[in-house]
Amino acid sequence: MRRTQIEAAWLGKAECRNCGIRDLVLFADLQEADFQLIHQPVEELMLDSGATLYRPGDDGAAAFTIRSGLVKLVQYLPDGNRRIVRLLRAGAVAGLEVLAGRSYEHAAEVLQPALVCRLPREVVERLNQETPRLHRQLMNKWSESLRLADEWLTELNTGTSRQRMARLFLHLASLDEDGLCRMLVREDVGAILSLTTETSSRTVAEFKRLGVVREIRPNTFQLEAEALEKIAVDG
Amino acid sequence: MRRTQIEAAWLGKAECRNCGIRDLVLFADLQEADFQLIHQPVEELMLDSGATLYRPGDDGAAAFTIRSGLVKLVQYLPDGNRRIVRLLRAGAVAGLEVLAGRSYEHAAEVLQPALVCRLPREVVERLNQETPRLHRQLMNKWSESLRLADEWLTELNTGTSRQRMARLFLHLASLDEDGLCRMLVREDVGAILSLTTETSSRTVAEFKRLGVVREIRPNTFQLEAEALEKIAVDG
DNA sequence: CGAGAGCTTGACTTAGATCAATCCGCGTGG
DNA sequence: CCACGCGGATTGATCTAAGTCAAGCTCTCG
Repeated sequence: MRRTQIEAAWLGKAECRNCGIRDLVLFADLQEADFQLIHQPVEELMLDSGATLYRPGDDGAAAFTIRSGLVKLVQYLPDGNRRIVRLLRAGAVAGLEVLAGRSYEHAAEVLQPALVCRLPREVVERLNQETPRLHRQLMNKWSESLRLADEWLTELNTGTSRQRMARLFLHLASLDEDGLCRMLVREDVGAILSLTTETSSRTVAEFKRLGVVREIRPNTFQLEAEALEKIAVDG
Repeated sequence: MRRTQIEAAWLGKAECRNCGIRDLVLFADLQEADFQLIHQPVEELMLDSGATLYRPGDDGAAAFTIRSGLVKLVQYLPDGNRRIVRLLRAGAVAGLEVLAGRSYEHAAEVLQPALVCRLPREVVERLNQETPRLHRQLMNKWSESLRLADEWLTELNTGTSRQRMARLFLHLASLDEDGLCRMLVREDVGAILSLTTETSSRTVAEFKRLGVVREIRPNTFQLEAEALEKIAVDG
């Protein structure tokens, strides 16, 4: 496999105070005084598809807020197999585990060009100690991650390949607000649904034939939501 | 299905100060002053196998610390299918999500007679606001739950039925300290590994034939760890 | 003793994996 | 400009692991 250069453009020191999506992210409730507690720079990074935020085992110096784009969390098995355990979009936090003193559990790779903020562990820990206003947000992120993990297991790993694929389409569509669904490469679909790339391909093709999804642009689909929901439950 | 009476014996108001396993649980770091903040009773309950701690959608008035025994978290799909998403043993907390203001996401059912402490939501929230000493523990519980959820997905839902079953045996053995493995009923095994009860049964039977597990007592096994690990990776 | 719940086993079917070939779109370099 | 190569998608033919359906077994408990 060709080692791609990590494509990260450093955009500068973030101005959290004036963050446009602050209500989505970790610092939603912070007040003016709290920002005085930030003594290390929070950096803003623009990452291209294919870039890696971190790898499993890297000792975690920072968590990352996703401001836009799409990031996958990949977990590897001893036998070389790999599973995608979560997809992160705007508002989510990657690498929460470092705040609990662990090293990273997954590899975090960019699927759609992403704007992220790098939050040094010390900053979050300091704020978490000094101000109760971060607790609620942090707890929300934990609980949301866990909810997604459980949903992932029950929805995307239960039933026939058609059911799982239908649920994946609906799941991805719920991420993008424009009603369209940008599908992942077939290999990643396989790593999410526990299927081979061939079966992923066949199932997508079948959905196209059935007309429950329409390919607007290469690998971007217009969904027939009701039909897909029917497949998701009836098979 | 016969509706069993919920078999809960109320053992009395817990004395958290003197809790024998306090270092395992949520209140590990609390100091004398913190206990003054507990204004609602923390109750200690003994629950028989089959008892239900809560059901999905119940509005969550409390989280539960597991002091001993084994509890399963079950998630249901719209089509009636069900998956076991986690097993909780001593030290774990069931119903963490209520602390983030959600109602319960799962059904929590007792698999092996369990001693649990019922922690009213207000108590935990109050402590969490007033003392930073709970934060770390709470974060540890969240992060541990999430780690288990991801591990569950990658280890127990990837590979052949033999691999998954081998990993389940090893996983269960790591819960019990005595080196033995108390296997679950086949239907539950199926709901964990995404298999039918028949396949679960056949696979356990095959393991017995191969001698990689030995049935000491009904449904209690002595494991051949190295052999199982071999199966877990090679198939 | 009888009933019911859970377990096992067998015969058969099938969904999805595997193996292999081709196709398609795109960037690169002659 | 065009041929080439490469990564991903597709499609076909075959194989097999696991599901399905059905029967019988083994406890336990009332």
